[in-house]
Amino acid sequence: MSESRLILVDGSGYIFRAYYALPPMNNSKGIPTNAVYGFCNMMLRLIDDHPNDKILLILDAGKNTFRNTLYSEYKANRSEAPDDLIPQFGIIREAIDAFGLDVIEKKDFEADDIIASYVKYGEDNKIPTTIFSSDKDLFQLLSPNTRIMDPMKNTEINEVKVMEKFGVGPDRITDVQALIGDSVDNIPGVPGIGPKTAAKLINEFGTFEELLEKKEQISNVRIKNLIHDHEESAIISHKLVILKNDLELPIKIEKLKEFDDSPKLNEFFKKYEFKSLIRTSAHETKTNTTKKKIEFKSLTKIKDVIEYLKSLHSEKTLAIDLETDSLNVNQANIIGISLSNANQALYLPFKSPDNELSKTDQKKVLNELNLICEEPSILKIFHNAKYDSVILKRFNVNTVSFQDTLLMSFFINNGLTKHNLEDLYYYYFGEEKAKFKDVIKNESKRNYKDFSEVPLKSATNYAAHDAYATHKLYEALYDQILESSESWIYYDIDKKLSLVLQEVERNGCKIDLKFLSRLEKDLNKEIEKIEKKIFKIAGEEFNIGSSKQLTEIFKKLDVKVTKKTKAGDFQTNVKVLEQLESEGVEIASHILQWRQYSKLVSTYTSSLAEHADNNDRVHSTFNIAATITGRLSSSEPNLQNIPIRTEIGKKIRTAFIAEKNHELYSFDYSQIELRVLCEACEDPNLLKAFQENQDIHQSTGQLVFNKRKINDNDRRMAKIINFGIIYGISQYGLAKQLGVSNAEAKLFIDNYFQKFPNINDYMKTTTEKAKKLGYVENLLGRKSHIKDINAKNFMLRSFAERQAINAPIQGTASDLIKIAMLDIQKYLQINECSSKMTSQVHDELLFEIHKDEKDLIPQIAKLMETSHQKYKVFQTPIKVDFGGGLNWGEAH
DNA sequence: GGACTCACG
DNA sequence: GACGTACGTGAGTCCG
Repeated sequence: MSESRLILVDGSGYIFRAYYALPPMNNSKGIPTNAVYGFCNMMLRLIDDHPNDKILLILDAGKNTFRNTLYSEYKANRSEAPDDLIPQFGIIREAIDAFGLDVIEKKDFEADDIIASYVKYGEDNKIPTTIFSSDKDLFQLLSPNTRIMDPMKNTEINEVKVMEKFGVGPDRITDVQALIGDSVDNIPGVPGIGPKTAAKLINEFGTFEELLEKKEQISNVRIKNLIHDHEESAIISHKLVILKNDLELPIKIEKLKEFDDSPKLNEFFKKYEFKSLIRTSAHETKTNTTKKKIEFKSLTKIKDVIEYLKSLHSEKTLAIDLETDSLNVNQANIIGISLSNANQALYLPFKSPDNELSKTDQKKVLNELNLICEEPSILKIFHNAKYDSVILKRFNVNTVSFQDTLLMSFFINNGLTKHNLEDLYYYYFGEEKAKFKDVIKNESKRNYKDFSEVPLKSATNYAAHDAYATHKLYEALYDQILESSESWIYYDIDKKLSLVLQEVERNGCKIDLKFLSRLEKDLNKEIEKIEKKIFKIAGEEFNIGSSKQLTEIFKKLDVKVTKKTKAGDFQTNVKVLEQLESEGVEIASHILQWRQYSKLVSTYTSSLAEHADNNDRVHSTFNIAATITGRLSSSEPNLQNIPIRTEIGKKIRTAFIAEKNHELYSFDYSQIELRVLCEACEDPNLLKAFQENQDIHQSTGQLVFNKRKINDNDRRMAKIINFGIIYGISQYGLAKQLGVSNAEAKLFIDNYFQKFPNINDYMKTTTEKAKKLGYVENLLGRKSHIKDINAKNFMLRSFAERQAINAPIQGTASDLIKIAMLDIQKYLQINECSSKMTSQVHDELLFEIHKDEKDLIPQIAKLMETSHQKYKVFQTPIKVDFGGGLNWGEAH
């Protein structure tokens, strides 16, 4: 090893990163411990990696520092530490003591200032130093003597990375920061100057001071004025970002304690129940064995590949991950295959800069892989089987017996994390994994054409790591699924639904391309006409799509708008423009129309055509693990937001047509969410209305307004209130929606709850349960974790409360349609129908029904109304309406 | 990449 | 006592 270094650890940074990286953990006494555990884990790794170095921990001492005297707003928008982190700070101090390490915190100064002072001492006395932190404010300390390591990524921050990030070297970072400012720390900087401009200025003028001196020479007038106007603010910002490096060192470096692996540490681990951290002998930890650096290998010779694949037949579980050249499953070519069992992950490249398998050899590999995939005793693990296994199927590799970590996580962690491989891996193991978009970049930051151009070494490290991560995640998730009594939701709903959606996506929807292009032409003509009118009123040409430029035009025309956006521009959304329209502002109505037409063209007519395949069909992706309520989402193209509310928009729907000899049929649940709410709270009034098949908004109106005969306006109000109830009503929200005063809205709500007392109870018990458990469950047992439900911040908490009320309702409705889809697809398959399921829009299913299979129609409706009963018997009747025609517009 | 706007249930 | 939003999505555009 090289000479001994001084290691400065940004302790507060470690603590926060540990806290956010790990799921909540409590010991048997109910004390939260996730941050402590993560912190200890990171410290153990640091100690084992640096046996000959001196380690010093530095913590922040408190919120207020000398910088607040300079600028009272400094870090003023920082929120308090989360409730379950606060008690962990004390335990972490206890941990540091058990580690036998020194720790420094100094009142009035930030940890960064103390670190800077030690760095200075190291520079002056030629003591090589390494900082462990990912805080960019420390990058200014980088020098030949002082290295910086990012502890999570385990990568070094070097000059190149600093140049990339700031556009200047380490010694000029504070100069650009003074101009850019920092919204997180509330450092003002110069508004209007971003990283690019700041770096350009500093590179041109040399330093911050010189820039201010020679500010008259700035060529760009806008920027010159900005600097003029905000010089004070820039100077203060400059002072705020420069770290103080002349503090007296509380502990002399020679006197720093050294880690000695005392029994005290194991006692601490026992006390807080970190069994896995207990050290059996010096410099050896259990975590080290699981976190050992894995070297990923690739096999490029066909003989080796086949031999390896043959060796896998005794495996119980095998993670499989494909590298391809497209996200589109119907077009993607395989570029390589990664496989991982519990111990080893390998990448088998079909094509890389170093090798290419012939078509015959590729076929041999796929044949061999098929033997594994068809073997029921080997459980195949995919992260999103709907992608990999569908592509494999195109290459005659058929999968029997599989698990899907994407869907497992969606079941276990819904609301706690995103479920993509990178985020999930970080969530479970606290380690970052390279992202595809980074690997696909070459040195000059250009993208490679596709993954086959990525150098084999980095391709292997990325690809094999994916399979490895998938297997590791499977091990962790499987244990969690085993413990759950509701795991059928994963096995019997989402996992099976992924197979149904494979078919739905493959079917796709037929599009009338000629009709669309005609519509687009007409719309573009209209847009041009409207543009002329707008420019005439404005007296100049401008970009109508820019709300910023529109604000300027409004100012020029003296159009008054009170509502402002965060950025300080006028709000120009539909509501505002409609208000202006009603006040007789002519330009407002033209802009509304322009927006509507442009939206139709850009989002619908042209985009749909671009997504169509050779048979004029669009194949959307239906994402299962996308929403916290359990609903599906649809993307590329999104088929769940095709216009219907306006006449012109509706025309888009007529472009969705049926294949020859078929008709398009739409089936939709009637008032599904209110029916679910009725079932959830067993409200007698609501139940009666549904059992008698009444118009639900009308009967609500009768009860709430206490009249036997209600008019259209009463019904409209009742409908709005009903929706409000589902969304977790508040008097403020309802008042805004109805256009009445808060007091009136409150009266409506009080009256509503008086007439439907069970609904009120439901809301109370649901939010209470959410506060206690951190999650809510829908009627079938699917969980949605609600973050912020116990937040101190009123706004965050209220938002979470509304989520808690809405999620079980929306989520139950979503599970009903999912269950129906499973049964319907099964029915279509068993009866070898040529009719096809083609889309789902939350409470609506679309089918292309063959003219000889019309008897399917009542059957589909019946399955939608009743399939859920095998899991949960509903008192509330579920009703489905349907209709058909030559296109989606007619079907509705 | 975030802010804004707007399409749907 | 004020705070200031209806719930859930995806996509296009502008702009720094």
